[in-house]
Amino acid sequence: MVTDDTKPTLLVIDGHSLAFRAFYALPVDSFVNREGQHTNAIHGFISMLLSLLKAEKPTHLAVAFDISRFSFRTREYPEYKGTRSETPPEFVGQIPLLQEALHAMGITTITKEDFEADDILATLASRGRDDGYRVLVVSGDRDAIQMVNDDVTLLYPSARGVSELTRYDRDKVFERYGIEPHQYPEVAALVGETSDNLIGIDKVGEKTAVKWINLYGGLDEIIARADEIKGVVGQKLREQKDNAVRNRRLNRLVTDVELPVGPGDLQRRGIDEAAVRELFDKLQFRTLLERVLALSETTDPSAANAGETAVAASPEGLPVVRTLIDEELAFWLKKHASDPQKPVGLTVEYGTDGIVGLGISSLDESAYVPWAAGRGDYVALEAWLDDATPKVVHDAKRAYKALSRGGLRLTGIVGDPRIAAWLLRPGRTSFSLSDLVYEQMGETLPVGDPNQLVSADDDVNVASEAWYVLRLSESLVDSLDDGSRRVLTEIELPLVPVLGDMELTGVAADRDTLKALSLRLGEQAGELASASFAEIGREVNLGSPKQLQEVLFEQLEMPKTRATKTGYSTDAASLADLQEKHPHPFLDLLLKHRDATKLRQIIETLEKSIADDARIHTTYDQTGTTTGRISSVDPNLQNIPVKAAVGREIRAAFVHGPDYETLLTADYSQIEMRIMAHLSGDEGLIQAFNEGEDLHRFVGARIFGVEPADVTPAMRTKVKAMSYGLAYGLSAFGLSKQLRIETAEARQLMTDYFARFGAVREYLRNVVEQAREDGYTETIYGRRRPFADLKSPNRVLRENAERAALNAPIQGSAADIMKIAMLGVRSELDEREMGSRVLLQVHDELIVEVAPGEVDDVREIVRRRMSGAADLRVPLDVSVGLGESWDAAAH
DNA sequence: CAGTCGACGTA
DNA sequence: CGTACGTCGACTGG
Repeated sequence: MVTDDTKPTLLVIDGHSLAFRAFYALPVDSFVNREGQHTNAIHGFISMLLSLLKAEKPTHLAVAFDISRFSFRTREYPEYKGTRSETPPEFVGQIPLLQEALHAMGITTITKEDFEADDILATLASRGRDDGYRVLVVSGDRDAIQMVNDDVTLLYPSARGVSELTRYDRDKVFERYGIEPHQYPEVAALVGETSDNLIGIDKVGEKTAVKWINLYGGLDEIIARADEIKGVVGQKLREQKDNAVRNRRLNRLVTDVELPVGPGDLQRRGIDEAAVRELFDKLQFRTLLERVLALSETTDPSAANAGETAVAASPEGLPVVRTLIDEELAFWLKKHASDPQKPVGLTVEYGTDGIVGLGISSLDESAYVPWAAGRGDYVALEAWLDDATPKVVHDAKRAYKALSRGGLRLTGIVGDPRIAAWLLRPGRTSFSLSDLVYEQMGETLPVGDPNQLVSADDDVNVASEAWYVLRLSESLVDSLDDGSRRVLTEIELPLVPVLGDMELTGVAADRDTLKALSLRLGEQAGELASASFAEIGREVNLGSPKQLQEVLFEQLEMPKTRATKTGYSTDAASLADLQEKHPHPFLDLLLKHRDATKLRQIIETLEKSIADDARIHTTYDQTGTTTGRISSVDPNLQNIPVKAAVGREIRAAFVHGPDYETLLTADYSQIEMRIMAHLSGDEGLIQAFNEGEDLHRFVGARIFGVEPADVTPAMRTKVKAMSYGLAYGLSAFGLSKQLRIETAEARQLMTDYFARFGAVREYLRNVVEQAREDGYTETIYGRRRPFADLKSPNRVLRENAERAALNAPIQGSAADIMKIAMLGVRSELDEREMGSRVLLQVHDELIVEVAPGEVDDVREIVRRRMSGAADLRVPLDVSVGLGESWDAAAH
């Protein structure tokens, strides 16, 4: 964050809206004092306020409140905010107490008859700006966006509650809405605002409104030229423009409310300690009291760190925390680097804009290192991070990336409790440090207060966490079996920097290609929608399964499909069924519409995720699956379409960067089938792969008793479906469903298959049996997946577990092999100091960006490292392709 | 507004 | 009644 330190900072808060958000974010019942007064909103608000004060260090501060729900706006338009339901009784009474608390804390509160709190904020923001302040506005009301400009930033509670505030500066508003902040109310006026009971113009959503604003310049111009706008929307605009005009009048915030105070009067004052103690005692806020009192101490810049406070409540052995800089830091690092057998726990305190501080801890000494980018005295720290000193880090990839962005390399990662916990129990859902500390060690990670909105991760906690990370990791590694421990140290931990660099690098994307594609699909979707509406004589939401059910099963009286929890299925397979039994043009149009909108949605998500460097940076979740694969999020680049023609067009938008020569894709062919051949030892299957001919043709020939050359395409399709299905625990019923053949024929097919490849059946049976005995399955490298339901008396549970157990060693071994290949490719590219780099992994495929002149070497390296990643009884075939784009490089 | 469900994209 | 994922829009309930 770039802050202008020469300017004083004025922080103004919409008290009502934030208190209300806090009210809904915290459990009502957990916050009741001895008099029965609810206090959750007060607690949440103050907790958030304290975090804000710490993070933003405002010099001036005020909180504005509404006096009632009536204002000049309700006089003008009685329905204004008319949809708001009654204030919950538990909320009533919290506001006066909150105001009392703020007064005790020396914070000015402001109200004004006939105006809303946001008008007060707008006035203060405007005057503050004139007087040379940097202004921060905190409000949960979207109308506050209009206040944003170069000097005024809005902090808006995110969807997840009040625990995170999103910074809306000018750029962010533009990024989110595509307009300047002052134009926001015009967009809102057109679209309407449900929460204010302001009805907008029919058929006009955010996109249309923004388009118009950018096209015509503003609301007045849009209305003046309403005749030029074609279609239904144009007509709606002409009919309902008065709505927009009225909305705009009502959502304009007043910037010249007469107030008893100006920005200069809002300088932060000391707290009234006695009053705070008395009131907080009454409210029973113990931890908050400490935080508030600590606040007044920190007004003295020379105040010592709060190390002592941690001692009183700490568990056995928790070291006292010291804050280290300069020579002391260098000395500490040197002392603890001397023994390679004794790793150091490392934590990173992440701020909204990079690293805030580091915690480092041995088993008996913890320290906090405040962070400021580019500080001269970090030479020792920098060297230490990048040397072989063994470090244990929770979520090491995140730390690696954050440090890397700060220009530092993190090496020597010898432990990550997050990954260790995953290997121990891959099915668990939370891998948070606090949950793991609690479950693995039975201790409670010190946090300010688990119920508060913004975690009070003060320096002491950051350093203490490093101590817990160290001990937790040790405890988890002790719990692992030897095989899993090997997977941890030889595969997962070395993979951390590899994945980290892939994420940091990202993949270049061509925005124009994506834009053109989404435009085309959007038009297509519109046409398909109109055509389908014509077929049924009315307009429905084609994306709503509920409305579709009405059309299909009531209006068109079609036969009922597969039942779902909420009615009858309208998925693609069901619709295809219906088309056979009860043909109707609507069905086909609906399917095509779904295709178009789905793809457009994927493309838009990709467009939005293109970063400033024109590349897309996914995040790999190394603990995201139960089998050992990695998953990809934000965005998911492992499910980019490929089968449909449009899918290929999407992949054409993934290109190599300007300084690179080409993209290279390399994928394993039929890796899961090969693993099955290896694990089962089936001579027939092994022969098939060793002879290197078309697998499905070979298998088909055996099953149908013909020469390979005489295997028809239909036969091959059946064999292929079955071969793949086997590794998933496919049943004859499922096979018949998929191939649209009789169950009897499917059963016969399976019988014939197993007659020729008997060892496969033997193996599959054995896997489940062994898993039932052991309670887990194992991959080639010893990665385990536990199963609890294999002995369940519940048939559904048991059979589900059986299929998963069947698949786990196969999918998991493939994942192991790919990971080993990635390590091999990376280390060789490093060793030979090549410029090419791996960008993406899609389970059995790697995408590499090739530096000029390295094509032949890279191709050879990738091929050799991938096929050589495991020594199986069958060869690991790898096919490689080159091209300007992901699509062109595919094979 | 947060969580759930149906639907659908990938290996 | 085939495994493993993530994301979207619509819907529902606090």
